[in-house]
Amino acid sequence: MTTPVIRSAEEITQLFRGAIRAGQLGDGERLPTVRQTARDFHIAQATAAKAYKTLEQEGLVVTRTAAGTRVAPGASRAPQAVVQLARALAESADAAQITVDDTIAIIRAVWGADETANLPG
Amino acid sequence: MTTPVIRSAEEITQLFRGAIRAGQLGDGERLPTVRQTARDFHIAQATAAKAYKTLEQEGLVVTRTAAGTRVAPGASRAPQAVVQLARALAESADAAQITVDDTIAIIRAVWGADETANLPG
DNA sequence: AATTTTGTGCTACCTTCGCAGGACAAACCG
DNA sequence: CGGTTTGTCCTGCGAAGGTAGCACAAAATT
Repeated sequence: MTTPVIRSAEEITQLFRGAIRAGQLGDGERLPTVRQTARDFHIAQATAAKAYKTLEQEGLVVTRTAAGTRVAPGASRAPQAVVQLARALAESADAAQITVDDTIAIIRAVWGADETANLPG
Repeated sequence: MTTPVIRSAEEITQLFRGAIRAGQLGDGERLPTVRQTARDFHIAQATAAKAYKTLEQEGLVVTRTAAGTRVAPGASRAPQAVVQLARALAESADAAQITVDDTIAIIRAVWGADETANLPG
């Protein structure tokens, strides 16, 4: 499974955002420290910090200096049905040897295929 | 539905890649010209060209000067089951007011949750 | 009260990448 | 054959964003 090395703040943001929306990180649960995340993903502290800041601005996370960063109480989770479907898709795609990136490309292509999505604006 | 303006070569690549894998673009079907794509998405020609080049390197597309770019015969499509699931997920998520980006974040979070995906390497 | 933890801020540097817009060669079409 | 289409290549430019490393303030911990 091609799990590319993460290097951008946006990717880190998305990683945690997904974990929270999917319910993998529950209310009040603590995230790794900025420094830890920086070490884990081999990125600069500033980059990890930027990601956390974005999450906070989105209301997904609450930050208190010296107390760390925790999932905001009442952070909006996706409906269970959506998470279930996501799981099913992930399994099916993985079994078919399709990479995460390709799966995502398919989602984008399929998203609102009858509507006016994807079309140039 | 927040359909952000596309500006990067990577995004363009992914757009066509998804369309091909999902079967929206069939074998031999012609893609817009580089110049046309550049105009459509308001990007530089070089950027559109770069995207097409990537697609060609992936074997998804065949390019012949002056004849344009076409979907490669036998370009690997995703199994119908995967596409169906992707469609179902897109519908479900959209109905639940979840954005494409969030849906994708969920997919990434859920992808190989029991395995060693997502974890820092 | 002293120390440690943790998020934040800063500077200077460097690489990546998109842009404009022109030029070119190959192959298509009439 | 001659004009046109189309992908490719080039230069110079600028913006965006990641990096390293250190300093700082506030709150937690002891």
